[in-house]
Amino acid sequence: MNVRAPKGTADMLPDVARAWEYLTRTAQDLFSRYGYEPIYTPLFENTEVFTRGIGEATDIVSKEMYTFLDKGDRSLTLRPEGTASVVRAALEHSLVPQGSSAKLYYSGPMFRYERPQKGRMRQFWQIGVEVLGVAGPSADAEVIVLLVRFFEAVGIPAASMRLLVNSMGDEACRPAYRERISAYIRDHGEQLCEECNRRAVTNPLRAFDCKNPACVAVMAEAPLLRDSLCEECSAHYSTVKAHLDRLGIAYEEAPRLVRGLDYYTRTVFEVQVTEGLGSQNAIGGGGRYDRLMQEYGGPPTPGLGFALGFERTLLAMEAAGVSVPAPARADVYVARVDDSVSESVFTMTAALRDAGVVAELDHQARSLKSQFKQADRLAARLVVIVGPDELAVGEVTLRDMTSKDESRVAIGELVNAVRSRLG
RNA sequence: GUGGGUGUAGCUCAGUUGGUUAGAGCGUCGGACUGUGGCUCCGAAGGUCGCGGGUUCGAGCCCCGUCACCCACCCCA
Repeated sequence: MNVRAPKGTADMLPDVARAWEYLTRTAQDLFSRYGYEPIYTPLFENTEVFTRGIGEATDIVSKEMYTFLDKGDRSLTLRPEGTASVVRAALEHSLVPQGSSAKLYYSGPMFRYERPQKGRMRQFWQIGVEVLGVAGPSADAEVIVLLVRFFEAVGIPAASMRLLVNSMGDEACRPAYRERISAYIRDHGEQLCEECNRRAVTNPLRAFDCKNPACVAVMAEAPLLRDSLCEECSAHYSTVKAHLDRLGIAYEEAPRLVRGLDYYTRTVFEVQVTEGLGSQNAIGGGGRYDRLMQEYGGPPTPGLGFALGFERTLLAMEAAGVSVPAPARADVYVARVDDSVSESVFTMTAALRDAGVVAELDHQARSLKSQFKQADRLAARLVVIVGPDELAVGEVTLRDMTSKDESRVAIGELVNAVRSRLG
């Protein structure tokens, strides 16, 4: 039998799992403070949720989805991202009746069939937020600020992050611009790579994403959407930036930032780090998607959100030298001198735990010496030594591992004695 | 899908031009200290040298194949 986890997946061993829980807790605390509520959606959806929402021409849909038929011949897909599911759920359950709004956050694994590399897995974790039913630019700023604050909260220094922002326009101004870019690509077809030539038809804006030096050079001269925004988009974008300025959030305008999902309109943004991520540098990103709900047949409902990647956040934290606080593995270790006292050790440990003390004992009949070593490894502050001598007079020995002081304590007083010494 | 790199103990790695029973450090367990930790010393357990073939008197080392992982391209979290 193949005892390896599938390609592109990883077990989260205790050290990593602890960091994971720390990120989750930090996000839950922070996001709640901003008024977001949790939502959990299925790990798989009917395939069209993604094909319609994310867009047929995107990399995600065209080559990265885990799609399969279930036993009822339904086409299902493991979610490659979170937004489509949340919007689908909001529509299904009418979470955003006309005139109202909802602020939600989610977390969990996403799945994309790609060749794994540093900072990229086939199963990877994201935490994200979605704001539904709010069109105003202050919501954009709130979401961006929240993303930045999260990274700050887990200890990634502002100096090692870059916040990029751009506007993708809307149905009023983007189609015309799209035509201009398409024409521009066709005019320069000779100098551009094959892929970009294809993009002229399928998704011209994505030519800005190409890293081929020749294409980068040509696209650097291409007209920018920023200069073709309609009045409304332009005003929206300006207000978002003004709000960021008010809070002193540093950002860079990135007029060629387009991002890989079709549903974005107006504001898009991305947080990149300079260290630790190999060639991947985005640790979080998102944008506005005012047309998505309608794409699913729902009422016009503006929306926006972000997603951030756990694995990449952890890599960035590591690069920044941030350590995750580790809880005590044991306050008290109850040591067994010989087998005659095993039952007493077991019941005393249980009593301590019932009293809320983090207590540990040896289950393997190891020597007293090795029990002490174990106590040391667990950073236990106290060791209760249970031996036949003490037990004969109804007592145990309590050793303070730091001061090395030892004292006799009556068994009935053990819990109180431990508590008072632990403060 | 394409390219490059690496596979030797639980972990990190040595392993000379192919040559006897494949090593070290860390970790684990035991002992020195017959009921007491962090230091030190001693000892033990632990290995299909990724897998399969081939060359050879002899392969961890050479050849072929295969698998896995890593990194990069594409793109994204």
